[in-house]
Amino acid sequence: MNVKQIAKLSGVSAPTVSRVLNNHPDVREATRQRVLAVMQQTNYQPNAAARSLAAGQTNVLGLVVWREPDTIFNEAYFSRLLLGISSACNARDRAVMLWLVEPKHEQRMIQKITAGGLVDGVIISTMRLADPLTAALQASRIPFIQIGRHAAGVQASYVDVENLNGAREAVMHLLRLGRRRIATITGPLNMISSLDRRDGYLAALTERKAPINSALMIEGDGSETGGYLAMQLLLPHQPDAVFVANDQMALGALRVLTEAGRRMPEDVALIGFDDLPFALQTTPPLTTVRQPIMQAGALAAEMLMELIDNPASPPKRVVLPAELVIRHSCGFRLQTARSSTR
Amino acid sequence: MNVKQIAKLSGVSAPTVSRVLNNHPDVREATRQRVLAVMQQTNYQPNAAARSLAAGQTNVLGLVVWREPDTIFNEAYFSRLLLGISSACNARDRAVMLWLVEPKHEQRMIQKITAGGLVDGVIISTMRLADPLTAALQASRIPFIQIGRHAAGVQASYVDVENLNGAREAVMHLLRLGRRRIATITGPLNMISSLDRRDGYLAALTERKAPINSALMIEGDGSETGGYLAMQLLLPHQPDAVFVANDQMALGALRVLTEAGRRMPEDVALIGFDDLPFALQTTPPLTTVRQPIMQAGALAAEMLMELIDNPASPPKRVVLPAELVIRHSCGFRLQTARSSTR
DNA sequence: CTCTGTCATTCAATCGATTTGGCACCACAA
DNA sequence: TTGTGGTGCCAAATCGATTGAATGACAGAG
Repeated sequence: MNVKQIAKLSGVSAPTVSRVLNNHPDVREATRQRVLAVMQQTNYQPNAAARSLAAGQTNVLGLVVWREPDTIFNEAYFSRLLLGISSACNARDRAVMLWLVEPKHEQRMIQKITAGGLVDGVIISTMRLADPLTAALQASRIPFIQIGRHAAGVQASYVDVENLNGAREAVMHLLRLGRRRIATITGPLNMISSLDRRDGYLAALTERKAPINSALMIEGDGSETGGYLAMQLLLPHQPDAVFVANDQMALGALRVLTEAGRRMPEDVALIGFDDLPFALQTTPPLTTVRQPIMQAGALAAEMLMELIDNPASPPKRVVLPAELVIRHSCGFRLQTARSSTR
Repeated sequence: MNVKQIAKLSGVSAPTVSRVLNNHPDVREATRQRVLAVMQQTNYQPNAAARSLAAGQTNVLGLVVWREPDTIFNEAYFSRLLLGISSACNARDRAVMLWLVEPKHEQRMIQKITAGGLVDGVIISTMRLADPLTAALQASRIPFIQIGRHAAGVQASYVDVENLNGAREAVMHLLRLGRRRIATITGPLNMISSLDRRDGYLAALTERKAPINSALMIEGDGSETGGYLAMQLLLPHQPDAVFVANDQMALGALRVLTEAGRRMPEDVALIGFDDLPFALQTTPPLTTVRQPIMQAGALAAEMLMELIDNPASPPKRVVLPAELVIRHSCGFRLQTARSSTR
């Protein structure tokens, strides 16, 4: 079933059918209704490939996510990002093409993605500092939006969350509670978000004129095991609080502290980052910084669609606020337990 | 840059370029090298839309996931399924198109998905008993594979995990440990997997000639809150063990038991299903049934590609084994804690 | 009755690849 | 030299839609 047959059945020509499909104004109402009726009856759906070819638009958005080989793929983050993107696309009748890029296929995939005819634009969620795909996309003419800010000077749009400020708030909170030896377990420092969170930690200390002790700063790999290992290294230095750059690692750190018989929050206060679902279930419940990932995804998709419709528009940078969610692990006694549940 | 230009630059015709692209044998080696060289130099990538149109193949697989409005979207399950599918597709150079179907867009999306030219085939992960998409796909000529078995009698391929047997094993384990009043919190009973797990529970009791008490069976909605509510209803009936149909709900049940001051596993033994990451982190660590979701995803993708290459092949049904992972919540003392970590 | 302008519709070209049928060429045997 | 078979390549048609230019119908003005 194709336009020609629909045209014949409804007594018009193929281009008229096409006009009906695309809501062009130059079709008499009666004709439009007639054609629509035939399409209903025959259950006609236009061929997507032919449409893409002729119109030069696929109505598909790409999502590229870096999938590290060794570090654990961050499921919770990824799912929510995807939910946000998907909602926005569903609402505007776009499809989503997904690439989880494995290093061994990197080059081939970059070629595919930047080649024409597959997608109209791309959202990339790769937080590496120097990303070959970002470079490739800039070289090509494909519109793209990045999740997470990129190095300064790059002329491209992104959606980010306030990593620095979120971390700063968390550490400020610990300082206000009277903690003095505040340690941090950072994320992998080749990721911009890790750097930002570390800088937030430093900013809070500096702001309150607290001493900065490099022995209290350890780089983790982002995984639970990484947090476990890092916390073991920190333990001898007797921190009375730890700001961990993500919840996954906080879980590992928490295990070390429990096994070492440290009481939380009395002996050591703990704060994570991300507010993953399990943060509510740990013992004690984990204080953490919540980032609006789903919202970021939806926003990125909308920005991308706008950029596709209007490729000449200048780069936009949006930074969404992060929110400190106070639970018991930081040593702050809440009036009611309810206030920290979701 | 298109085939014609490449053809001109390398002194051949467009069809020859096409042959080189598609590894047809009827091209002299020297010619092939010459064309390949030109493609390298010009950094040529064939247009995907044109290719799809001409060849009638998109090299894209669709993944359709039902996204319920109220129940919580199962992130861990979904992510792993996707990782499996993605790996298999990357390996064979296919792209993945993703639809997270919201009820309000259901009809429109079904039309899009079954329309031609977008994907070569579809994997659907919807465990509802009667699914409109399954029906629509069967009516259309699009090859598809279902994740999770469908009602008997339907002529279609699927990949499933041993829900019944996994549940049966879990309950058998509880019986062997001497538990007598074993309750269950089932998943939503409009999902086949929930029915299978419930039947596994019943099978174990029947097999051991243990009494079946309908007061000890409660239907949950699959979410943590659902588990919490269900466990509250069960508590007055004094179960000495609970088999919960998924880890999410087990988490809720665990919270009720903790709040009620029940000791685990001494007073009540608990077993979940899925082996989500957090199962290792609960207090006590959760005994659960692990399902090979990632493997199921990869397998489904491979089966789908095979089905696309050979549409006439008969339906295949594959059921992957589930594995009981014993931790402390079921009351079984392990020799070493290590053996239950991953 | 002719001319002009508007609006709806059709014609023909186009998008960029694949596919089919056939031609030219070569090697080899008769 | 002629016939035969196979290889390597090309011209033209095809896939199913969109797009801009051209055409037709029709109404109102002169």
